[in-house]
Amino acid sequence: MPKVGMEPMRRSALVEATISEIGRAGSLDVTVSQIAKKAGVSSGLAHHYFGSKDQIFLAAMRHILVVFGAEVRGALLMAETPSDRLQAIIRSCFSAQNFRPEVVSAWLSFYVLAQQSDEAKRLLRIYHKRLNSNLIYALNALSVPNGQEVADTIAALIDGLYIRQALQRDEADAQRAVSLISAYVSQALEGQTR
Amino acid sequence: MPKVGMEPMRRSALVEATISEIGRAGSLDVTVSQIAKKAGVSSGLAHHYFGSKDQIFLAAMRHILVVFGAEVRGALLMAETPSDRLQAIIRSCFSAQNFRPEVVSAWLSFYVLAQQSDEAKRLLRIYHKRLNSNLIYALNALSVPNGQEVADTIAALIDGLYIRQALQRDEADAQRAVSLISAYVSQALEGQTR
Amino acid sequence: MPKVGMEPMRRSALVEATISEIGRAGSLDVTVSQIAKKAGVSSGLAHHYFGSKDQIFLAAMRHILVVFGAEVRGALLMAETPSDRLQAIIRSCFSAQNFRPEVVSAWLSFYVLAQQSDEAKRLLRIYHKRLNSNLIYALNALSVPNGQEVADTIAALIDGLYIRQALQRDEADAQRAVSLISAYVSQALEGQTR
Amino acid sequence: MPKVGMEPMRRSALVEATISEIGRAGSLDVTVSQIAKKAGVSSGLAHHYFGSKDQIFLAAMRHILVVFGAEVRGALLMAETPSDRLQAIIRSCFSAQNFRPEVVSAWLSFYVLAQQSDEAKRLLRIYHKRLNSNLIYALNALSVPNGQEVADTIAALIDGLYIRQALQRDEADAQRAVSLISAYVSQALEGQTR
DNA sequence: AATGAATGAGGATTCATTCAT
DNA sequence: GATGAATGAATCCTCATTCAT
Repeated sequence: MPKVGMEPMRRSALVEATISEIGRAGSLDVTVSQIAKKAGVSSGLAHHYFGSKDQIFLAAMRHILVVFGAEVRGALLMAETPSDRLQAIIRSCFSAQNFRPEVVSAWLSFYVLAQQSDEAKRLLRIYHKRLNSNLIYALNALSVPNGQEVADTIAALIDGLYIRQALQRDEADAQRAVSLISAYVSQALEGQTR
Repeated sequence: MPKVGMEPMRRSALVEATISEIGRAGSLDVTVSQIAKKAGVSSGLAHHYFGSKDQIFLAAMRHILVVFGAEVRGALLMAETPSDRLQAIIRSCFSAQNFRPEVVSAWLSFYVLAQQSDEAKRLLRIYHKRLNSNLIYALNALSVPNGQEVADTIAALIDGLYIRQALQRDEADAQRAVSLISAYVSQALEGQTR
Repeated sequence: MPKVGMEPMRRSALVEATISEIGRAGSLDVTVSQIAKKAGVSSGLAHHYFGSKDQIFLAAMRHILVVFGAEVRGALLMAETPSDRLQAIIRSCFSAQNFRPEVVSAWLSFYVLAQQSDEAKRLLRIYHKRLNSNLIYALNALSVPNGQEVADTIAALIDGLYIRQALQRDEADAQRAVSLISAYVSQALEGQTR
Repeated sequence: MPKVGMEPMRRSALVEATISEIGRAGSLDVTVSQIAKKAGVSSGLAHHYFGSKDQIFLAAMRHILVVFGAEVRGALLMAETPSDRLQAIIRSCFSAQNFRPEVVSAWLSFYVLAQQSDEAKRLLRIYHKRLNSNLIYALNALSVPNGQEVADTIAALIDGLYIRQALQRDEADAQRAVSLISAYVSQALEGQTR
């Protein structure tokens, strides 16, 4: 049942289905057919649009990173103080959208993908750099002396809380994650002003 | 030529080979034949000993956890103060043995495995609990008020630093990892005594 | 924008594209999409006009045979003696048009097609019969006693030189092919008059 | 049902099955499964032994060329005069073994394969060179002046008679093929002595 | 008429697992 | 015990064909 102008919708559906299936399986062990079925299209179409399974995965990863980036940018728009900026970043990481069990699980798989695919590694590094920039910018504005260390610690905390969440699946506790990191940040800032 | 008493050696070789191959591949996408070849035995023998590929993976994971646990216990034996205990735990995580790129990469894969296999999940939870016990025990001795939060933060930091290391592969920086966590711990302890 | 009277042009373009693609690939392993693309139309249209891939192939084969037959007839029109007629036939086979690498390669593929499709086999047999008629007619006029044998030998030589040319691809040597066959014909005619 | 020492038999069976299936289909459009089934093994085993479908085809082609070469060598052993040698070569080409419909049909497919695979092209060229050497050697011994032309004509005749036979399938007429070529050879030798 | 999106059957290839030796 | 030959299910991918627009 071919229709015109469906491409963006199909691509989008396939990307969502990919994230969903990877999240569900908890790994990259999902077949193109599963993804296609979930998206309500044939496996042939998935190849038609993306060329290969790898490209489907990369498109899904790009999508997650794009959405993530947008959410962070949006949150930063509302931040008025450097401290607000830090909060904005941290809260974005654990927003309802980004901290969904499926998405968290997909993230874990993308870390694995980054070990196999150079393109995936590149994407992940871009994300890391952007996160780092955002953190450093805010920390510098707060005159935190060892800004890079604090930024690295925050970034590691985010990843660590994600990976641990992946094991839980159901009972996502974004609140607590934010609170743990915020506590660390407060300490770090206090420490320096003391 | 089959020999008696070979079984433990064979099993051990297969387990080591499994970790090595998973580490090398950066994922669970390794074949039994690859593992067997690396261990210098036939693929049939791998099945003979472990029954299935899943069981081989689980045995490898158990091995990593056992070695890890042993190293922590060993370090704790030498610790005299609660603060030493914290340091012992943290340093163990980033010891030359445990923080080898291959092992770090295998760890990531085991987190993935835990999403697919209940037994793997169980093993990982046991590790989490043990780590938590050890941390809590030391933190309580130091009368840290919000001990559980600090313990969770340390645990997340460890996992986060592992997962980020997995992306780097070569340039392992255990030193910096320990230093970041130690800095956090110092702050956390100071904060409470202030 | 569909136009009236486009069909013959489209069909022709598709037939040419088919020969070209088969020649390029050196086998029937060409897709309808490749052919359609080369012809500047959609794959759907190719089916619309020809019904199926097989029919496209057969149309291409028919075209080659038609062009070939026309060229032979044209050459025969100019021949005045029986000997001229033989030369006309032989030269037609190795004319610039018919002995193009692509066409030679396509011929080989049509021999293969004839093993799979009865219709293709029928077409090739018609060609064989016509070539044989033409040869026999000229040979009889020359009172060659074992005319059928000579005709078969000439025909085999033509096919043999084609198939060998297919391996060369580039350096087509029509001159030499004609010369080899002509030498044979001279001998055959001499032998009988001696 | 694994057995030791089966490899040569399996390989051989697969090669034979490949020739048989290609001959039956009249083209390279045969599946590995068809070949494997005909050989009485699984498709997996075919890949285990040959690595890929291409390699299976090449092995089949090599086999045909090896058998062909052996038969020619055998016939040449019995030839005492240069003239005998020519006869030996020609008769070998149309022996019961080499001129089997299936084998003839497979030959045609190998000419096609040679257009796609460099290795196949190489093999075919080796065969061409060897045939040419043998012919030239005999013709020189007979002091035929234009030996290379005669050799090329004989070679083209052989290929031409093969390709035409491929169309017939059933009613193989090796006798007549040999007789046509022999007639040509007689003429060519006579012509020079006249 | 013309397009090309969409389907789904088919095929090469891989690999866990079995089992005769 | 140990091997690795053998199987066959599973999966990615291609492509002829259809059909809504």
